[in-house]
Amino acid sequence: MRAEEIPEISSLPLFATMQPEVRDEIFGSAFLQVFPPQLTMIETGGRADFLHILIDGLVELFTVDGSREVTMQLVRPVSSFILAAAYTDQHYLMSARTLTASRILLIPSQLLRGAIARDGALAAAAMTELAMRYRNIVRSLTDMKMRQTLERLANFLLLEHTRLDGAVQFQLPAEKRVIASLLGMTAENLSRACSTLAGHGAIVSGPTVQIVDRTALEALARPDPVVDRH
Amino acid sequence: MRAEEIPEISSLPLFATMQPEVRDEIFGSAFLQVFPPQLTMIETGGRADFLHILIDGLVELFTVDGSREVTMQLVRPVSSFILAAAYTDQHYLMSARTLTASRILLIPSQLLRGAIARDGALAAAAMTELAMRYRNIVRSLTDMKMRQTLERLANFLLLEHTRLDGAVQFQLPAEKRVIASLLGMTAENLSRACSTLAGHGAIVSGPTVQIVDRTALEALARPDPVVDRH
DNA sequence: GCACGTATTTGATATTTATCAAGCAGTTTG
DNA sequence: CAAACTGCTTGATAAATATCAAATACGTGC
Repeated sequence: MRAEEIPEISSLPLFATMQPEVRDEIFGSAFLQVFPPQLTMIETGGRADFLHILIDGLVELFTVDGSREVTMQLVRPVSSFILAAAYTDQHYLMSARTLTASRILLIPSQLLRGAIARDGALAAAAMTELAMRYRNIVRSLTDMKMRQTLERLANFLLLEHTRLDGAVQFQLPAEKRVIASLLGMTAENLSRACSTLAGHGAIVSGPTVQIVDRTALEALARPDPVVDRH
Repeated sequence: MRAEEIPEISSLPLFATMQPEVRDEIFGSAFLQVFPPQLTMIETGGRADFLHILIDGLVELFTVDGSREVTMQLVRPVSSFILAAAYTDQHYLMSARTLTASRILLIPSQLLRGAIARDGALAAAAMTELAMRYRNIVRSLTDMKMRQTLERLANFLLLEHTRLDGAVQFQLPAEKRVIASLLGMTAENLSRACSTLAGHGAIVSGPTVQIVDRTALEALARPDPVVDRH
């Protein structure tokens, strides 16, 4: 594929500042793949042969433990994932599956490592990307340890609300069972929590959410101005 | 201070491969500080002016939310911390305090960023360090979401056991209230969980732990060969 | 439009975990 | 040495959350 085919990619922070020749080289060996929904393309424990970049669609990162699995993160376009495993050439800690049909750009890890070694600007961008992801997961861990389930749901809706530029009404980004797992609760509990939120400024009916009273929701979620970046 | 004064530092993976001149430069502006126990030297929301490297002692990273606080991580020597905030020049997401008297090397963030930009080997090492820390916190989040409190304690003891090369008996690394917070439970519950473990291969009496039957402990903690690296 | 499979909701109950309140043990301090 | 303090433990209870079971809604394929 040609880099020019997908303009969003070159403008990604990760690739925006790198040397054009190096960019052409790694994009020359990258390939775009189309995946159907519900396809697991990365399995925990496997080798990270490719850096993945989600162009469009929706991807779920999850971990498996014997019989049960837990959602760790939703990946939205345009965004890279599993950079840490690809860079350190280690085993995946998480599995990944598509939730909707998705287009994903695959960049051979080895090529990426070489490019990072040669191109300081790319190295800096990769470092920044990794640092941001680190900070994000610190936020997730804080959220999990500090809030209980209802509060986590409230905080999640606040984040979505912000991400969608304050849209009064929006759709949940994934099935409720996935959201439930992401928030560390059961689907049954999420359902109940959704009803409860009616008394706290948010009306959730099926997959659609209405933010009626952001202040009330914030009173419940107690977002921290530092760790939660709303 | 001179880098030679503290030989462990130069042999840290982060600094082992960098150019000697650059190393001399950043070490020339670094300074070693001695902190008494229970001193908070980093506050959530502050600016990350220095990369911290714990030379000896013990440091707790924690987050504060209004009145209550939660332990996120124990930092043991010799190890850097808050690299992500120092590199991206952002606010701290966590506070840090010493648990015991500690010696900490402070490297000005700005200097570090400059050195990373100039020295590819240092950049690579920093990237690897960050990637490792990212993977570690993924492990923490997985642990928190997949296991309940007793299982988390069991897994924690297994990790300690491994870290201490399989020593049959060892001391808990910190006060129990800190361990409890780290494991996401109350001190009361930790106390009860410690008693319960007697039936699962570990005897915890006060601060000392005896691993009697690792297999039994593993049956409880169900360590994952991939995500838990025992 | 209907039947089927799947996701969600709702209710009843059980389990896990936290909270509150003492009591106990080890340390520090006067 | 006693008093005060602190951290840990224990017991009783309450709150949060999960589990199980069933009913309802929803979308898909026919």
